[in-house]
Amino acid sequence: MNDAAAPRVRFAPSPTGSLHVGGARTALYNLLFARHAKGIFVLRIEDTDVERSREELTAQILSAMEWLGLEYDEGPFYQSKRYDLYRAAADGLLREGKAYRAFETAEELGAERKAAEAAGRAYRYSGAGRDLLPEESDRRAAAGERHVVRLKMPAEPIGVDDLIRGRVEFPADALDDFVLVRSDGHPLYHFCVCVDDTDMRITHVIRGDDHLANTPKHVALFRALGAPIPKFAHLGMILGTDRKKLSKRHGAAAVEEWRDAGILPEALFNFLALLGWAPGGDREILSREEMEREFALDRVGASPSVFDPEKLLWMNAQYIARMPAEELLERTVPRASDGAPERAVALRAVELHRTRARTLVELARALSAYARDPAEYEPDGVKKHVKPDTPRQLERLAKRFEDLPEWTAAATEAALRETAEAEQISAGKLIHPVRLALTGVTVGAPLFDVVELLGRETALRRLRTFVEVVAARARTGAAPTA
RNA sequence: GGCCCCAUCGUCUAGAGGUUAGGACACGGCUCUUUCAAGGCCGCGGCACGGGUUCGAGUCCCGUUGGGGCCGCCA
Repeated sequence: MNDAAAPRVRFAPSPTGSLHVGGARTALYNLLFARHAKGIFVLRIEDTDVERSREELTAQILSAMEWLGLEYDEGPFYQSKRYDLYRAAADGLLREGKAYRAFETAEELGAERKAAEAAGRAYRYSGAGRDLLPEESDRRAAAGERHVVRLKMPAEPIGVDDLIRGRVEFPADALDDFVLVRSDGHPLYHFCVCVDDTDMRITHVIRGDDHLANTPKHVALFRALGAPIPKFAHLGMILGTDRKKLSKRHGAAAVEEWRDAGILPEALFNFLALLGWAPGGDREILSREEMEREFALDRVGASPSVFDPEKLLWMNAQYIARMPAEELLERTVPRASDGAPERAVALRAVELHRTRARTLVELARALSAYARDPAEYEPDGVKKHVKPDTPRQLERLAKRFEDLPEWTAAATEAALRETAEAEQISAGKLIHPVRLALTGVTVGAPLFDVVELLGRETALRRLRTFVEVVAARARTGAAPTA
């Protein structure tokens, strides 16, 4: 047993927003990678930005992860509670001459940057702080002069071996001596990341493509820290349908928005897993176990992917169609104003409507028809299906329904067809208005199943209410003098 | 602007030098049917462009174009 061989990965969100589908996909790949290799998945909260980090956002991220099924093995660790570690690391780097103090103010640097931009040059920090004599640096620091700590970047190019992209070379002059610790003592992102990845013995860094250009900084830092360099895997970005980086602008970029829209976590998980990874073959609906078993970084693509809500909806419908009715019902929360039909009815209604709903929200809406009478009738449907004779025909049907010895789909259908025949009209001329009367809409599950499920009392009540309403309308609306 | 990444149907993708370039979503048609779905069947639709390498390039190399990312005392 070689314990060191088990990979350790991490997801490191920053609580400056809710969990994004892009971040969720990153977390998901880390999780799948860890499970596949029997490794460890660590969660680390990067909350060193005191201005922007918010505690309630951390809670939100945690709950979104739990909902999606992104279980971590260690953590959550909070960077805000690990300042001693960063402080010690910074002191060590300073002591070894791998980092140095720089005393320029933010204003001075801003002016330099502006000047460089105006001249059309790429801005890089001059490195002036490097030339300070150690004694002078110590003296000024001891005197309380404000300063940052910067890393001495090596003068040679840095190569990164990426598991997805192969080797990527960065020229030496692409990077300047970046800031590790702010003048107020706060450690900065890149520094914390490397100190923590080292401390947490992270072996594989799987993250978004947007960090690829930061990676040489991290490599230089790991080297300065004398730490092993983890393997990197940079994932293509997730884009909106306009091919721009997915953001709030696109709507529903946050995991919880999809939860609220009635998407099943299993469906989102499956969908996200396939955004950049393909197990090979033509399979698309995969169980969690299959994904864990087959996930491999060498089958992850390097190119960015567009997030297509239509396909997510389709996949969700697939999960809705396959889930046991009991479970589906449990997961479907009725709208508060509707109340819920009794369980046996609801269960049957779920069976009737599951293939007609792409989301839990749509399913809940369909179920509400069994709990309360329609509040209104689709106007176009009334216009199309209600003829002058319709109220009378419906009343005749209602009487027929009253006398039925048994209330079943077959019996009610037979009754309706007989009534239609007696009226010398096609069955459809009755079926459509009845659907409208019972459900308020023109589309839905097979009518006689609905009729049976509603029960005689409810069906008759709705039928007669409808007759009254349309008859009243005909009286008031049929007297236009032109 | 500098540096870096990416490039197969509208979208997600399979393809690891020789394929009629496959599947899925979406779209169109047919079927089933009291409606709407679901399902089944059929169809539309793609290797960004230009050079190489090779007997042979979607696949390898270079360039162009296009898209994206990074260049903070943000993460």
